[in-house]
Amino acid sequence: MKPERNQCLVRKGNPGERFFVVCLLMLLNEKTAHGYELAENLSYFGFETDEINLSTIYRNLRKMEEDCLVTSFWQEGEQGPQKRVYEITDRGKKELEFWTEMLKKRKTRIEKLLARFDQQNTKHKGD
Amino acid sequence: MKPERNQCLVRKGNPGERFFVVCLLMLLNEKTAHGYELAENLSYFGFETDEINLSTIYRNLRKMEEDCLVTSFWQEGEQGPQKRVYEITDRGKKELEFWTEMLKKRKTRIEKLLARFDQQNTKHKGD
DNA sequence: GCAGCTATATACGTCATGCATATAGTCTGA
DNA sequence: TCAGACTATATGCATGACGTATATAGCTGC
Repeated sequence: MKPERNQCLVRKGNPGERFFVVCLLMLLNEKTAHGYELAENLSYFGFETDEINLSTIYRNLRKMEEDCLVTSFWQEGEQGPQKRVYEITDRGKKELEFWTEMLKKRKTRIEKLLARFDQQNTKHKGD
Repeated sequence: MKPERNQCLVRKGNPGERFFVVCLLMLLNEKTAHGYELAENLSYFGFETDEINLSTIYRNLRKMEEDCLVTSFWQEGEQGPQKRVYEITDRGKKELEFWTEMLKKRKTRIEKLLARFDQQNTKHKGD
């Protein structure tokens, strides 16, 4: 028995759906930053504070480094706990361009679906 | 070693990102249909023929039935192999409404990201 | 009979996620 | 000074979604 069954709606899926990875790349395209900072800045794109897990963000940043989209180094001479600072690479910039093109397509798809949904509703009203 | 590493770009993620599930629900909101038919009609939303796997579609349809978003029955008196025909439920219709609202938010997020990306590029040109 | 198409389904391995937990430094207040 | 809250990063574990391959079954054309 799944407890959500009665309340409502939907199996969660991936709430961020990897869109947030592009957001990270976007933020890093403006300036270097560390994980915690990036997490906070995701709110700009409309993400709720706890919508994307911190561990997910850290894990994805390390993977992006594996894939040579970013490089990282420990920030020196700073107060507080150590910060791993990330910097976007040329490869990362190309990746970002690629993703923005993908997002344009995705936007088109969403618009098509929303338009069709509106059509369905206006038809129903016409009955 | 991952072979794609040199060619280019990106870890795949979920190419459809569960958006296609909403598309299925949308199509079923217009009329009953079987899986294979739905797969073909996904092209309307811009999906390439093999972008979403048939097995993924069938699996998701069964899950949607589990979640009471659709019901299914075997179509009788038809030529060819048996067809499992799906019909949307009231719960499925509510679900669809919920998802269209989510998609509006998602669209906003994408637009925000694209706008910011354009800003970055125009700034670079101004240097 | 056999290849190719329609149509549905499942086993298997992989990958991404959320939750819980671990760590370590800093700062505030009792 | 000692506990608790906050910053900051990281990993183990269970779950869930996916693609590939494979299985099935009926129909069509050669």
